[in-house]
Amino acid sequence: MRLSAYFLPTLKETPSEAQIVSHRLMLRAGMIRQSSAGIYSWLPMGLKVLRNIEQIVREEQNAINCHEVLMPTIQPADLWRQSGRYDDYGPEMLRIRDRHDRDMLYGPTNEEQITEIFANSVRSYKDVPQLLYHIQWKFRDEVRPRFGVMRGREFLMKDAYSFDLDKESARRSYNKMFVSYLKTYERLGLKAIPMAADTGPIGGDMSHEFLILAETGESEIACHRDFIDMSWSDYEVDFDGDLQPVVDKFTNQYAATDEKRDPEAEKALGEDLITARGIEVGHIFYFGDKYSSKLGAVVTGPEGEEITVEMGSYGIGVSRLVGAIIEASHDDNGIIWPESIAPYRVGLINLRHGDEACTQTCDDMYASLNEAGIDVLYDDRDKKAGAKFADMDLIGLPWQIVIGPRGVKDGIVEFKNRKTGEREEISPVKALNRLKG
RNA sequence: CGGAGUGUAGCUCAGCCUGGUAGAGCACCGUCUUCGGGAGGCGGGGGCCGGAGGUUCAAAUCCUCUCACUCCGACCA
Repeated sequence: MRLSAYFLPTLKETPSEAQIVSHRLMLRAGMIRQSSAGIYSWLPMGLKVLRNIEQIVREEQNAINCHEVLMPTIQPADLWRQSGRYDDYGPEMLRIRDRHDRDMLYGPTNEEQITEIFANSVRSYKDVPQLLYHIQWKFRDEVRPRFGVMRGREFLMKDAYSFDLDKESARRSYNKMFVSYLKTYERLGLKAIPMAADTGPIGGDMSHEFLILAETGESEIACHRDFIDMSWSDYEVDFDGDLQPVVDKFTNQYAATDEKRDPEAEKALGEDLITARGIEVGHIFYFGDKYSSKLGAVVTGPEGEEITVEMGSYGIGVSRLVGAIIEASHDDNGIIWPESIAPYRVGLINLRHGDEACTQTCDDMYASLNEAGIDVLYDDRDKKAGAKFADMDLIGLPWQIVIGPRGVKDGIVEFKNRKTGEREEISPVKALNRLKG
């Protein structure tokens, strides 16, 4: 993409409404604009990142035979009256009325909706277990939205739901999703630590939050040192096999968020204890027949008996992840995108807009990159070098190829790694091959 | 929802206390000089000073109400 033909409204100064680094950088990098408190528009660059994250999440869900559906944002109040949550849910739920005076709501979550679909469509135990998910915008009328997209009122969520015949089977579904999450976060370039979470009225050990570490994280956490060096990808995973050993591996060590911290356990860890701040980027839990019993999600068993299905729900905050990743990966100059979700893989800078030889070299490089299928953003604007450097660092593409008249004379370009800052002066062909390799 | 702030040019902000012609830097347009880490000169456009009411000869400035946004707390993916 040529920057001269793109829409990338970057800001030199920080809008005063943004306090935390990810919010500031998202506004400055031209990724989002605020519409009202906690509600944002996504501009091309921000949308591209959002889509990239969404796609990785989607692929990992599909990989465990979790099937994508799409449920509405607007739901009928009657559905929620059946589960009893229409009254239980507070003012966080945005209630609206249609022209016929029917009570509707903008969904803060979709358990009722998916349970109704299942209840109306599945009759036999042979069609269970089942995993379904969707990626949809939700709305929670938070009293105090903040931190940009990390704590907005409108946000994009991946929500999966499992349906099983009994608790043992539900545990298998839970474990599947647990391990799938580890893989998903790793692909996103994140180290996410699973932590035991409140299980609510159901109890038991089947509820975990996934947190990534970031200095500006919203909650204080403590965990065993081992988590820092643990690589999730060291495990050959057979999703149809027994996943319990893998889950155990990641849940045996101590890890807790503020409200669940245990001074005794922490004392015992001694030197191995580390404390940090974390951002919650996922939450999975098992909730039994809470919704299935109320909404009639019942199947006929092998003996002709009626079985109320056991359910679980598994969320990943997709839009929140955009902010969370920036919190975990940035420097004074701007964002540093992990390669897997970067809006473009490489930024190409033409330092001298008017110079014929320089521009020719840039155009050739741009054509070669495109031919090689490498996603490139080409800064061909008539701007000062300094402005281009600053913008390129700000938007955080993993690689930069900088071409100026000085290098062109000697047949070299500058190849820069955004994360490490390392620069090499190499030939255009070599630069191309680095990215191909 | 309690507490605290802020609303003046696209952005960052000064002016308000002590009422009297609405400002600066950046950005934008034109032009010249520049050209390897957010350049400089000259010229130019852009504002019902968040909104409503009040006090006054006169209100960005004082008073009342209201709306929006931000921060702290409680709550939360």
